This record gives sequence, structure tokens and C-alpha cells, in this order.
Amino acid sequence: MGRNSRKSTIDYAAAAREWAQANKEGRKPTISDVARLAQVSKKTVSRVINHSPLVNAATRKGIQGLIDEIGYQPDPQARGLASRRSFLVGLISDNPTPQYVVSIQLGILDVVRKTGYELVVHPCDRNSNTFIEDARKFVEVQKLYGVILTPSVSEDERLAEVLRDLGCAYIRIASIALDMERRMIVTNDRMGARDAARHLAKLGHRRIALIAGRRSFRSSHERRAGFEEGLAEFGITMPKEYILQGDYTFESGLALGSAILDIDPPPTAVFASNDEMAAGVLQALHVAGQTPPDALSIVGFDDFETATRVWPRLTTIRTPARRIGRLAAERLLDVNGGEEGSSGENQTTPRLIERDSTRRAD
Amino acid sequence: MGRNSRKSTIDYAAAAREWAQANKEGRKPTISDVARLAQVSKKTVSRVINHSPLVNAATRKGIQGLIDEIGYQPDPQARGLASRRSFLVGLISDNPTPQYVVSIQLGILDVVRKTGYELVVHPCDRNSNTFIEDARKFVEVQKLYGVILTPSVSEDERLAEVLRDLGCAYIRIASIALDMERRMIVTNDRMGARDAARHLAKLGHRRIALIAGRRSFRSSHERRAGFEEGLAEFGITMPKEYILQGDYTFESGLALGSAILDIDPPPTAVFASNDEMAAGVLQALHVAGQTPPDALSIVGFDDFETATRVWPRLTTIRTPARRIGRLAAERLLDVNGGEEGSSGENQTTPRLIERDSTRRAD
DNA sequence: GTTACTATTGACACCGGTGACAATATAATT
DNA sequence: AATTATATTGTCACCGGTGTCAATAGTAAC
Repeated sequence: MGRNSRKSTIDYAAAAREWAQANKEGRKPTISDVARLAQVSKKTVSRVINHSPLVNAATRKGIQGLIDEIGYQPDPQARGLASRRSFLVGLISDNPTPQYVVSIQLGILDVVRKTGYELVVHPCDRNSNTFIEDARKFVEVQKLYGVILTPSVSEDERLAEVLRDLGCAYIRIASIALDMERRMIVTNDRMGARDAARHLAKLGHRRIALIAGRRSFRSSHERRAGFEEGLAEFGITMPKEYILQGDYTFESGLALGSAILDIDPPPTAVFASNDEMAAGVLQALHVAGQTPPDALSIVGFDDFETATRVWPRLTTIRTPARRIGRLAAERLLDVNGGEEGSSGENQTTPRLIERDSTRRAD
Repeated sequence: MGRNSRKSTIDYAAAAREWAQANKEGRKPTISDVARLAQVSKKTVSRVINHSPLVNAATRKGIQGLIDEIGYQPDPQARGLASRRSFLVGLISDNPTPQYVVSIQLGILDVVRKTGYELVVHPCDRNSNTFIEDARKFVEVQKLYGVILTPSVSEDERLAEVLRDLGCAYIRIASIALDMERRMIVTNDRMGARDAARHLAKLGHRRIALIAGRRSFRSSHERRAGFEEGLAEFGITMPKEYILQGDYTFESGLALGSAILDIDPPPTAVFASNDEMAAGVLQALHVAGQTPPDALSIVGFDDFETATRVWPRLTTIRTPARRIGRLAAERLLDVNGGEEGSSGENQTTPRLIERDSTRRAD
């Protein structure tokens, strides 16, 4: 205190009224308007909007009040132009499951909204040979504040390198740590798959099959490895013919589901590496006239909507996608402002949701 | 021709080389760089990037070549600041079905990408009392080029008025024309529902029930009306107790599905106003130990993924969501540049997809 | 040859902020 | 009282484009 009355104190309320008066035509106020009304320089107002500590508390309070009063909102384009950045966050994804993408988006938006940033979505095709170049242009031209990457683009090292090169902050969502901790949100798929295995083993199953996910997704390897580890705890190993290669699509699950029926001896349970494929297996059984889980128990992975739409409802491993999105955004925008430990979570552990697609082995 | 050699001709290729030479440190070129190299004013370069007709053909060609050569990309922030607009398109939605939102997004992106715009997503809650104000701020602060609205926000007249007020272009996706033609993409839900009714009637069903969608969605009324019209063609009317009020969620379908079983006399077919609810009905039947479509045929609406995941797969009315997104974006960005008639579609007609959830009435 | 017109280009301020650095005021130190 | 440090604020050029309007150069008309 004590040093806040260099000049005769300003009546901010009166200034606000004056503005309302003079601005009949409804012009949006700019920083200059605020500065004039508050009788300070533009720079000081700028400091207030940017939460600079270099402002006298009383001055800040008054200016902030004036800003609220007349509804001044800084122009992101002008701010960005001057400071060579933007207030946009990008989401680069190439995930085939729409439900995943939406959930992640919602999670990100939960956070981004509060902080005045906006989310620009950017699906891409990792196989396109202009993929890297496109992404580069995207972040460069838009001067993105940062980007969030979902599998499988999150696993692309070329992309990560380009982003580092551009000095663009990024968060990679993936099933294992591929990068510095502050750049990762890790979903512990391996552990989830392990639980799936334990669940089936505890139900007495011994002849257990696996439908693997798309090879280009890290998660597909993690899920398989975790599942095998879990089985190993019970002394179970899968013979080669019980391991089928899917690609995370419903169609692959459908095809492989009917293939499973022809295996001799038939497995009594199967772990599909995601719900879409599990739903496919389920449908294959129905087509074959079976009534799951009688002859075949099924465990999925993800717990997206499909899991509860099908019949019987899928026992599955829940991936908290929205929460993951939230964590990624929090980390990117450094909500919790660097306060040590506060909520620096960057791990999510999936958990088993038991429903109706599994039963005890006879 | 004839007036393109006022000054000694510029060697643009040489200029490009010169830039590559001088710019070892990899600075991004700005409009000033281009202007200097091409020996013209910034304004002329500006005209080229904006496709102004007021540029000599030869000059344009040279400058464009130079731009391509050195990889100049105009800064959207600077452009926006100076011209008081932006290169962002907004998607404002409050639809409960994620698959719909994703499909629409993809459709919009199909178009938006090609034109250098970016898509900013903005889900909202129409019941929030700051909804309108939030939306207003969103388009005002971001100076959005335009926005696309999906049901049910697309049906909100207050919002539309605010947008007109702000001079922001917008496209409303809805099941009936609520606005000037150039601002609408209409999905003819009524006709789709009519087809659903005809389908059931032709299969010999007479005791037919309806599960209506959420009241706050226009489509729910359209679908109901269309369905009733279709039945009327066959002289069928639904008694009151056959008309159930759902809310477009799976859960409501599940609850109402089991309610249907208690109606006496029981209907032999039901039209659920969307696939989610149809899936719910299906599950209710399974829970009750029935094997649809034996005792009850079901028709859904939308043909989103759920329709093919459940068993039996749903007979449904396809809403081409991605195409709708594409049409909306084309219209908004005026792709087809005003050429009369070229592809000014703004209607999509849903069509019946026959699968396994319907059968002949006994 | 002069005038009027069209086509093309340029000059320059400005959009609404921020960065770098200078200036001023107050407090602390000697 | 003079000097130094700290807190607070201001100055001014600049970010990278565009709008407005003037300038210049050919061309057609008189």
C-alpha cells in the first residue's frame, strides 16, 4: 500500500458510464478505449489483461473493473500478431473410432473453454505422404499455442520432431511413455489387458484366444503383451492358432469371430483388443446361431458406447477418454500453473467393467 | 496483352534463388519479402493472394510463381486484423449423438480443408442461460467467417438473430426450412419417417407403436408426423397408448422398450425415432428373453454405427451426416462460387436401409 | 494533339495489440 | 541530502497484412 495515489484517483465507474454514453453506436471497445478511460497507457492495460505482476494492485483492480464493466475483450488476432503466437489449440488425430475422438474432444474442451483458448480439429491420414508437411503447415500458419496428439499419430516420431523444431508445445496421448514426461499422457493399456486376462482366468477359462488390434497402433502391442502377462500368471499360454490379427474395426471382429468358431479345439473365451472388434465377434456368434456367452466369453477394451449397446453387454476395460482429454489439455495449458505436485497426473489406469459377455467356464 | 512490360521484366526465378541464398536462417517470408523480391508494392502482392482481378495477368503469374517457389504463406492473423475477419469456421452443436457430430465434422472438414479455412468446434448447452451470450462472444471475439449449426441449436431463433445481428454468415442444418434458403440445409426427416411407416405397413403390420424423440428437437416432431402420414396412407392410426415419449437416448429406448411389452394388445412393430432408442428397445427385448424381430419388428432412424453393431442389425432410415456436413460447408464457403445451379443442393433425402430387425407380421 | 477513360500499381495510415527499453516515483541506504 | 534500489508506468516502433485513395500508363474518343 501507500503508493497508489500518485495522481488524483480515477473514478472508474464514472468512466464506464461515460463510455456507455458516448458509444451509442455499439462499437466494441479496444485497448485504446480502455486506456483512455482509465487514463493510463495502453501498455498498462495490456499488463492487466496478461496478468503481469508489474502492476499496482489498486490500478489493476480499477482497470479490471472498467474492463468488466464495458465488456472489453482483447482481440486474439492482434494479440497473436504482436506476440507471435495464437490462442488456438490443435487436436491432431487419426483414430478410426469416432467415439474416442469425440470424448477426447469433449475432455479437451472442458479445460480449454475456461481458459479462453479455442480448439481446432485436424484429423489426418498418417499414410498420406504429405501428412507431415500438412501438419507442419497447420501449426506453423496458425501459430498454434500447442497441439494434442492421439494414437496413432501420437506415436509418430517424425511428427514429434517437427513440432519440437517449430517450438510448438505438444502432448502425446499413448499407451506407453514415448517422450519426456511433461509431454505424455499415458494410458496404461498393458495393465488393463492384464486385468482382462486375470478376469477370464479366474472364471476358469484356459483355452483363451486373442484378437489383436491394428499393428500400426502401439496400443495393440501393449494390449497383447499385457494380456499374455496376465495369462502367464495363471500358467496359461495361447497357442499360435488362438492369436488372430485384427485391425480394430468392427468388420475385422466380425470376420475373425466367425473364424474362431472353426478352430479346433475351440477356445472358451476371447479377448478382443477393442470394443468394436468385440462387437464384431458377438455378431458373428449371433449369425452362427449361438447365444453368447454360452460357448464363448468375450472381453473387449475401451468401454465406449458400443459396449453397452450390444447384447449381451460387453465386459470390457474402461478407457476414460474424456478424462484423458482433460488431462492432456490441463498439461498443455499448464493449468495448475506449475504448482508442484498439485495435480500433475499423466497416467490413467483403465479398469475392468464386468458385464454380461463373460461367464464361468464349464 | 500488350501492356505488360512497363518496366524491364523481372526474373522471378532468380529472385527465388536469391531468397533461398539470403535466408539461411530459415525465416518465414512475409508479404514484404515477396514484394521486395518481385519489385512491386506489398499491395500488389496482397492483390495476388486475394485473387483480385485488378492485377495484370503477367504480373500475377510471376508473383504467384515466386510465392510458390519460396513458400510464402500469408499470416491469417495479420490478414484478419487488417480486414476485420478471420479464416475460421465454427461448428456450434449440442447434439447428444457423438457419431452424428463426428460425421458432420468430417463432412465440413472435407470442404474446409481445401479452402484454407480451419474448423473450430464449439459444443454448447442450449439450456444454459449464458448459452446465447457465450455463442455471441465466440463468434464476435474470434471474428468467425461463419458458423454451422446442427440440431437442436440450429432451431434456436434467438441464436440466429444474434448471428444476423453480428453479420456472421451461418448455415442451419435442420429437418425443416426455418430460414432463408441459402442459410439452410434441410434433411427431409418427414419423408424418411414416411418410408419407415410404409415399410412396416407393407410387411403387414397393423398394430404399430412409435417412440418419439426429444421434444426440444424439431426432428422429433417431423419424424412423428411423417410416420403418421405414412401409416395413414394404409389406413392405420396409432392409439394413444402406442405413442411413447422418448428423448433420443439409449436409456429412454431401453425403458420404453420394456414398457412396450406390457401394452395390451401388444404392437407387432415399433418405430423408434433414432437408432439409439431402437437399440434400447432391442436390448429390452433381449433382457425379456425375446428374440427380435420375432414378436416385435423395429425400425430406427439415422443409420449411425450403432445400427449395424446390434443384433439383429437395425432396419433404419439413413441420414447421410457426412454429406450434410459437406453441403453445409460448401454453402457457407460458397464453393461453386455462385455459379447458378451448379451444385446448390440444400436438401438431403434420407432413405430406407433394410436389415434384420423387421419381418413380416404373422 | 488534347481529353477522357480504363487498367494497373503504389503510398501510407491503420487494424489492436505487445516487446524493448526509458522514465518516473517512492523507499531504502549511506 | 545525495545515492541507489525497487515499483510502477509510459513511449514508440513494429507484428504482417489491408483499405482508401492517389498516381501512372496506356487507349479510345473528340
